[in-house]
Amino acid sequence: MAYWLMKSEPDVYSIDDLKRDNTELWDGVRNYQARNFLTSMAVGDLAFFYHSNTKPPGIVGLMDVVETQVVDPTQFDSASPYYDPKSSPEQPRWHTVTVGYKETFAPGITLDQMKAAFTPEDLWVVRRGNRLSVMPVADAVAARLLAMARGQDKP
DNA sequence: GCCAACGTTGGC
DNA sequence: GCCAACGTTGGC
Repeated sequence: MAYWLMKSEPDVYSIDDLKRDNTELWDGVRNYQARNFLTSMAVGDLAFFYHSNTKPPGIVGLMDVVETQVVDPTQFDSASPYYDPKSSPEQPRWHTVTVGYKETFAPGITLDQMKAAFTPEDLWVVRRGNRLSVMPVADAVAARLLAMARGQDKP
């Protein structure tokens, strides 16, 4: 079982939206490195939900991978911002996963806290200029993140 | 196949 | 709103 970190802008899709929907197709990833991480996910993997482009940015919850190798339907939709004219249903370029809601961290783990606790080598999201929206998280790092979240859970 | 221009991401 | 980082595109 592997751990991941997946970014979303809360104005577009937030942890509260996922809690409401219970499961969600993670569509719109159009970066090959991120896609390759998506296609290497397995059912049962856990992923930290990261809110980007918000104040403060950070990890806000946990989800699990419930379905893998899903063809992202937005690549065929010419009305979608994620439309890819070079893709076809016969040869789709973009596969993704369906995620399920697990829990919300209240409060979350802010980017500042992560910068204080981890090196850029340990946790890619603290790398300067990092733009990757899906990335792996090592088991030991995931365990520390979960401990940080659990510790903050208590009033 | 190089690389400048351009567009996007995302923290601040 | 600014701008650094960096991936992609397209001319050559």
